This record gives sequence, C-alpha cells and structure tokens, in this order.
Amino acid sequence: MQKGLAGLKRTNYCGELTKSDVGNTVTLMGWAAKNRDLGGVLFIDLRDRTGMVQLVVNERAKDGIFERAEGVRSEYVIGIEGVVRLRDAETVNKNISTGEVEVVVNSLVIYSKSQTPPFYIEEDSDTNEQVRLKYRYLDLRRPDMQKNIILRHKACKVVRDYFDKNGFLEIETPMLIKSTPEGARDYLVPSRVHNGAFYALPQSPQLYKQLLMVAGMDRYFQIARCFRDEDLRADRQPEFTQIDIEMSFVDIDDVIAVNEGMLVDVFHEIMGVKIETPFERLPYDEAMERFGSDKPDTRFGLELINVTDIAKGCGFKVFADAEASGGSVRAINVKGGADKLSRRDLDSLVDFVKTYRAKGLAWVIITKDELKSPIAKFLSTDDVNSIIQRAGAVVGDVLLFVADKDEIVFDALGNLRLEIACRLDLIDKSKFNFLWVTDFPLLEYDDEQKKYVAKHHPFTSPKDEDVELLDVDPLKVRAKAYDIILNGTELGGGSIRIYDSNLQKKMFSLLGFSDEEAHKRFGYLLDAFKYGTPPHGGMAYGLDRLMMLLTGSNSIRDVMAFPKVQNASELMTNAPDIVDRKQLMELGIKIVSNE
RNA sequence: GGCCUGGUAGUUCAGUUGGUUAGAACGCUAGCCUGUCACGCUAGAGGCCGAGGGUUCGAGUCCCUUCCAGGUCGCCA
Repeated sequence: MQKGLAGLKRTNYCGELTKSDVGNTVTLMGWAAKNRDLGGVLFIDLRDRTGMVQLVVNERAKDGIFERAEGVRSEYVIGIEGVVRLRDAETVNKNISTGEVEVVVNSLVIYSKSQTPPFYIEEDSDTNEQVRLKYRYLDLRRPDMQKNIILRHKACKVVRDYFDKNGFLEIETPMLIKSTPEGARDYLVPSRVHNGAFYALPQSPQLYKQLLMVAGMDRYFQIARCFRDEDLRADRQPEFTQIDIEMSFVDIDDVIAVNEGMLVDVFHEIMGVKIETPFERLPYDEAMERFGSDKPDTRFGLELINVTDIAKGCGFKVFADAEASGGSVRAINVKGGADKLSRRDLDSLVDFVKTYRAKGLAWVIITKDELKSPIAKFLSTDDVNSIIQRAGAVVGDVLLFVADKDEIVFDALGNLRLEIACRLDLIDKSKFNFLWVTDFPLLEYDDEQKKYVAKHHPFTSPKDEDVELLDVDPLKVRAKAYDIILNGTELGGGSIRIYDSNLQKKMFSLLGFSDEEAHKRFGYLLDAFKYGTPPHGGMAYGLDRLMMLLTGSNSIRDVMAFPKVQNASELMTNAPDIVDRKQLMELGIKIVSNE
C-alpha cells in the first residue's frame, strides 16, 4: 500500500553529486537502474532526470536494509538516506558524472515495485520503435530521450526570452476555429450546440495573428500547436508545434533581422555555436536553377548545369523532345565519379530518379579516350565537347542527365544531388549553412484544378514592383515571401502580408473565389481590413524540425513526448478509437462505412 | 492510393535446398559470491515463427490474402 514519502525528503538529485558533497548526509529518490549483488556487498545505480549515482549497501547494515536492498529490481522506485563517500582511486567510474563518489545507504524505502520492463532503460536503445512507443513512459526514461525533451524546453525558453526582450507579446489563439478548406486537410470537431456544424483545429494561427496586428498588438508570438490531416513522414506529424511570429510596420528586412537574432540566441544557448549574420539570401529562381530545390543544402557542390541549348539539336530523341515540349535537359557532374560509382550504382540511381517521376537518367562516364555511355552514339563530337566544357568535366568525371518538364528535372536532380552527396559522403556535418530563399512566385498554376493557387498562402503580399503584373502575367509575380533553410531543411517561412482589402479581394479573385465565396470564408478578415490595418508580416518555424536538427535526431518523433505513428494513431493510448453511440447521438453524427 | 524494407523468446537477431525436438546473446527466475559498475559462476524457465488460407508426405522457409511498423512518392495553401 502507498505510504507517502515514508518520512524522507529529497535533498539532492542523483546526477549532481560531486566530490564537494563528500561527508554530507543526503536523501535521494529515483529508479533503480541496476542491482549488482556481490554477496556481502551490493551496489544499486540510482537514476533520476539528472543522471545516476552508485549506492552501496553492506551486509552488516542495520535494520534489514541489506535484505531489502537485495530485493530491489530494475526500475523499482526507491528513496534512500545515506552518506556521500569518496571512492577509492581504483574504483572510480569515469563513465558517469558522479563516478568519483558513492552513497553509503543508511535507510531505504521501496516506494513502488516494477514489472520487468519490456526493454532496457539505457542510452542508444536499439529496440523497435513500435515497442518503445507502446511503452512511451519507459522510453522517455532513457537518458537520450530525457536529454531531447529537456533541450526542447530550453530552446522554448530561449525563444520566449528573446521575443520578450524584443517587445513581443505571447498571445494564445483559439484551437476551435472556422474551417478554411484551402491548403491541408482540416481536422474537424463536431459542435454539440450547433447540430451539423463543425469547428476545425488550426493548421496555423495565420488569420488570428493578422487580426492581432489589426488590433494594435504590434508584435505577437506564440509557441502554437497546429494540426494538419495529411500523411505522416519522418519529419511530419499530424499535430506539431510552430514558433509563430507577427510584426506590424515592417518590411522583409525587418522580419529577417529579428529572426536571425532569434536563431543566433538559440544556437548560442543550446549548441554553444556562434553563427554569423546576416545569412546569405538566394532568390527562388536561382535556388531552383543551381540546386533544383527551394530548400537547397549548400554544404556541397554538385550544382545543376543547364545543357538544353546544346542537347536540343542532338540525335537523342528524349533530349530533343524535352526541349521541344518546353522542358529542359540538365546535368550534374560527379567529380571523380568514374571510380566511385559502379555500373550497379548507376542503375540504382536510375531507379532513384524514377521515384520523382523522371522517365530515366542518362549517364556519361568520361574516360581518357572515349565516352562510356548508353547515349554516346547519339552525341556528336561537338555536342560532347560543348557539354564537357560547360560542365567543367575532366577525365574520371561522371555526368548525369535528366530531360523532362522543368518541374520534374528540378525535383529529380535536386534529390539526386542529395542522394549522391550522402552516398559519397560529401557533406561536412560540422557546418551550419543558414540561407534565406526569397522572391518566391506568388502563384502557381494547378493543372488538375485548372486554376491558380497560392504558393505560400492567399494573404501573402506581391512585391511592390510586381503588383501591376497581377493583371497581365500572374505567374510572373514574385511574393514578399521568404523561407529560412538550414543545411537543406526548411526551418520556417513567412511573408509580408496584404493589408489592403482591395488587394486582398483581387488576390481572392485570382485564386478563383467569387466575391460571395471570399466573403463567406474570409469576410471577417476583409471587414477587419476596412478599419485601419498596419502593414505587417511574420514568420513561422517548425519547432519540431528545429529540435530534430539541434539534437541530431533522425525523426521528429524523437523530439516529441508522445508522437503518433505513420497511420496517425498513438500506440500507447490507442487513439483514435470508436466512441459510445450516446456521444455520437448528442453530436447528431451517424457513421457511414467507407466501403 | 502506389513503391520499397521488415515482423521468429521479454529485447536484439540467426535459422542452409522445404526435412527430426526452432537456436544465440542480453534480459528474467533460483542458488553462490565483500569492490562491482556490461560484475562473475552454476542451474532453470521462457516460442500461436504477426494473422488467415493454399501448395506439399512434410512449411519459420514456397504461393495468395490480410494486419502491424518503418522509409518514400502522391498529398502537406
């Protein structure tokens, strides 16, 4: 039966005991990580959030302590009172922070016993994630998970302190909001009071933060939970956290400066890394041309080379056709690749680009006196020389070509570039390459829906000098949008917003909303804009992705306490689950089978 | 929805061409052990081989279906 703390009061944490505590009587509480029973003396490693310390019990100890200690198994929760003692030089354990001392136990209470845990509570567990997630409360006891969660807390604190210091107010926005069917799929919450009506969970606090600017709050931030009902990935969860920011009376440079300051603080406090500002800025078009990606990893080369003009006239139909249908032929030059990429490797790279809808990958190996390539016979000597010259290729290099629509060429080569860098170990892991990608297109054309869609979101302002193009050539209009990229990962993005209700109306109409529709969905925003709206703009970061980078994790799940698995369920609680008929009745909901 | 990888003891894995009673390590249980820290020694328990169906004299192994987990494409304004 439970017996409270049994008269003990904790005086110290396990991991914090040092030589300076020698001689002190301390009371410790925690989990028994290990019990080494040597017969006449036994050792227990006692663990808490801060680390571990070795307890010693001798068989001569009074009050049956030795017998009780012998019964202590892994993960029992115990409290002890004891005296800190210096270890003999030859028994010091250099592997733990408290290895120079140990605690001689004078009294011992077993607060709770533990079943044998399904996996070892240790650093670097190799246990299947399925098991770890089912017993997440045990997984979270492991030191590396505790470290991640603690670091996340610290990062949030740095962020809060930074924005506070810079005049931002932390303001909460609602979780039960109006659905906006634009963008990702919404999670819906049925209303009991309004039969047949639904709230949505926010995909982001976007409109509320803009309305806070209209409300004169001037500078807002929030560490906000967001929800998107889309398929999961290693770096995507259905609920995730954004560091969300909005500022009044600013343009791009102001927002960028504030955000660079935040990243400087975070990297200094959390990583002890001094990062240089201002960060490089790269226009979207250049990012795509050079790296085939709007979030380029600039820690290595392998830049894209456009050879469309040379390839269009060659005898290789695939190249000629790509040009003729408005696409392009582009290549990357793998320096010295002839020795590093076997024929088998090349074949696997062909398969690799196919996952990005490329129809194939042409390769050319440059040897001393000939080209080794399936397409060599289609290329004239002139063509070959021009390509080699443009690519700066020399003997031993391998050129890899994709020909298709630009979109596919960029996607395939952009990802191929990363794949090769990874395989050939070309990435300097010690680098932190921060980069702003700017001048995104405001709109994209969606072939399926046959209409324009917003690249960022419908509230993004066009660049001042491009506003006139809205009527003439909307796809040419560049946005006041910017993404922050670190080592090829998009940490966040933002934009300067439209603050003029007429421009906002025009934007909605370009996106194919009738006046009526725009009013129904976003009327409150358009109305608000009629009452004096400051120019404003902001930014949002994926906190989980940031923590993934800061902790060197491979998955976003390792920086979240209770993540969901790929089918969006939670293995510990088994959510989502069916609910009582009575609950559904109250909500006026009837389940219709999907089959 | 598509593609790829995996599922065998509590955990991590091995399991030959389809062939007797499915193995190892760690963990667990019991006993011994006074300086261990991956303690050691001795003994022992522990299996619906993800599930269902099929082929076969015989299936962990081959085939089909299905479930689960991971990665990824689509999707993610």
